[in-house]
Amino acid sequence: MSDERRLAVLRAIVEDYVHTREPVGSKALVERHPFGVSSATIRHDMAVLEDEGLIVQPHTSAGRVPTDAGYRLFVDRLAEVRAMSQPERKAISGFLSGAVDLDDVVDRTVRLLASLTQQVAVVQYPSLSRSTVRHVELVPLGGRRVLVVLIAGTGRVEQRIVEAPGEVDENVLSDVRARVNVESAGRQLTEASARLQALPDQLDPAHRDLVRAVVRALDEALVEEREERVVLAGAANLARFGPDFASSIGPVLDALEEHVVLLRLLGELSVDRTAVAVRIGSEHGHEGLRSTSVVTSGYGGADVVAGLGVLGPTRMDYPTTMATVRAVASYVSRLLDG
Amino acid sequence: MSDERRLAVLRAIVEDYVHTREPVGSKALVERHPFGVSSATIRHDMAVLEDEGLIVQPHTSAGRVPTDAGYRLFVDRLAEVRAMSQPERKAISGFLSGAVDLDDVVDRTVRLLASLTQQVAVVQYPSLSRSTVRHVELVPLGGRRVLVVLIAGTGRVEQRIVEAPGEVDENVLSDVRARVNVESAGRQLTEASARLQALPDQLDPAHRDLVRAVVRALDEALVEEREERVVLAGAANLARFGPDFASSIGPVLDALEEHVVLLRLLGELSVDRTAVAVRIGSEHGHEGLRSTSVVTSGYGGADVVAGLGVLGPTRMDYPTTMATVRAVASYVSRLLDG
DNA sequence: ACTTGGCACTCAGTGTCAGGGAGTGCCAGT
DNA sequence: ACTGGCACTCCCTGACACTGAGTGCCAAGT
Repeated sequence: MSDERRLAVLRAIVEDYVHTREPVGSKALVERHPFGVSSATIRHDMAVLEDEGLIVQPHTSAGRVPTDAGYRLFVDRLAEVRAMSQPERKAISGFLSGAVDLDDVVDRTVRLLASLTQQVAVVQYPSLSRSTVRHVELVPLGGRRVLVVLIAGTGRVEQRIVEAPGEVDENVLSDVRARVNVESAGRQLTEASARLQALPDQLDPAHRDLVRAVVRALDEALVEEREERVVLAGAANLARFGPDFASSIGPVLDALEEHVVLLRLLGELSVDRTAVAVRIGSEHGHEGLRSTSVVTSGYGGADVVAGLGVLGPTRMDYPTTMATVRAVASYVSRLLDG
Repeated sequence: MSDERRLAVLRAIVEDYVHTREPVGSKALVERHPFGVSSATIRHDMAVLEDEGLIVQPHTSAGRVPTDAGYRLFVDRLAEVRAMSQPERKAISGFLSGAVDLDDVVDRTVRLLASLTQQVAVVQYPSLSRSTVRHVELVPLGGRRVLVVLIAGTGRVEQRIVEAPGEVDENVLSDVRARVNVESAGRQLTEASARLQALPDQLDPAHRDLVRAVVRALDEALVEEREERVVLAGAANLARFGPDFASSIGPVLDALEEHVVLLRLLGELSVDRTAVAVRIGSEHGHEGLRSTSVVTSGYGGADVVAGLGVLGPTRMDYPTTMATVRAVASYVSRLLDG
């Protein structure tokens, strides 16, 4: 039995359905694709594909539509990844390289993804969990207030204002600053956090309370850093997914506001973290996202630290979307490395 | 002619329509409200109201629906502002007072507004345009890199990493830090910006390039600060506005992504900036927001610096929404003042 | 000068019905 | 293994009639 042709039929169904947004029947199929056999034969193939759970018909006497499993097979074995054209690559790198700081990089990336794919884009801030402390700065603000600034290896900066127990002396602060940096600069976040905890007891009891306040603020900042943030763009594209999507738009918007859900999607990367991963329909366990697929990739240089991706209808153009995500991830990585 | 009853009819139409989401006819009206006259009389009143452009009928033989002008009259003269109950006030202040820093205040505020009103909430970051520079800090990062931190009077912090022309000397940096603070600390942003521009020429030519780089970064940060940011929550509530709203959801999502549009809406506050302002339907000139209304208020203490508000269907419960926006704005203001 | 009941009219929404079209499954024949 | 043919199912559309809600207007009452 021609296993090969059956897969070709599946590919054709996926491609036609993505293109027309309508269930595709055997007749239309043989007209648009040169299978060299009649529609009856295709019908038989389609019946087999349906038995295998790769396609379904919404109702009797409608065409067939791919199932999640069908898309999965398509993505894994049938799709030829589209190459990006030279102008496209130029446009990506051009737009991204205009960024002035980390916030701007993330912001541009997410908007770029959304506009290139016409879908919803999600970008996670480079996480610090594998990152290091680059520097800690303490700035007296006058009176008892001190600004604590934490600079991470990724370029991200967190700050906290702390209230010291008493008037802050500049010399004491310098001393504390030096000690804090010795304990933390260049170290991994978790290690720095642990070492800082022990610091107050090693110092002059007179300054202990000040140091404690500073350490508490730093620790808070470290935790918040690890509490990863995501940025989102292109939610308006949901409306463009088509009328068949209108009913699911509410739940999807709900899910998008739950950043925890998005983080989970971005977090579950494939083994090779820089490879493009695709989760289709109900594969990601979230009810509201049943009719959407998510295409993600890690990014961030040698030490992959964060994820980005796009979310669209399961009926999406996987090859193009995957190519775009891969290209954008690679350019952002290069940008952050340099 | 009973001008009074006609307005009462308008009020009843608005209230019923908001409640039922369906065009309201004369018969239903007399049943639900004790006008003490018959439906024919109400019909006459309704005909007059329609002549005045306050209500319309979607099609012949459907009930009447308020026009934008009708809602406007309702809001201006007919609505009794609902008072917040004690528990509601408690819930608001309780939730907001848990915030740890400015970002958190803004974040909590926007989510609170969205969940209280079940609409889309928008909060503008406290703007620095009327604010002052509290402190500027320069942190050597090793090699030629320097971190520039700008702390504003509102508590917001901006940072930039600059590349110095050569190896950075700690003593030189201290000197520059002192000079920069003399010129800027305590001054209004625009004034600080102007004074900083003149600074490089007043210093040792050997450091001029370093100072120039720092000033450029600061100026950039000042501009970005003034380039005001908004945060948004509750977009998912759009889906709850009802099926009649489904068609406009796309354009509205589009508008929400255009932060410039939102800033304009928040910016155009009423004369008394702490008062609640309502813009209804086409009153705000944006095409995509034709079927939405926006309820906004200024906030931020004595010197009102930013706006917040909610966006919902023109068919919204104005009294309740206005009360909520007012209450939240007042609590946030109090929080930021203290 | 208002108000009222009555009446004719309009129109969206619903249900039914028939016809057309698209698609399928199966079967007998090559 | 493929094909053509055939009967069948089911969606969709348009036509039609019917109902219900709502209106405008008018003549009569207070």
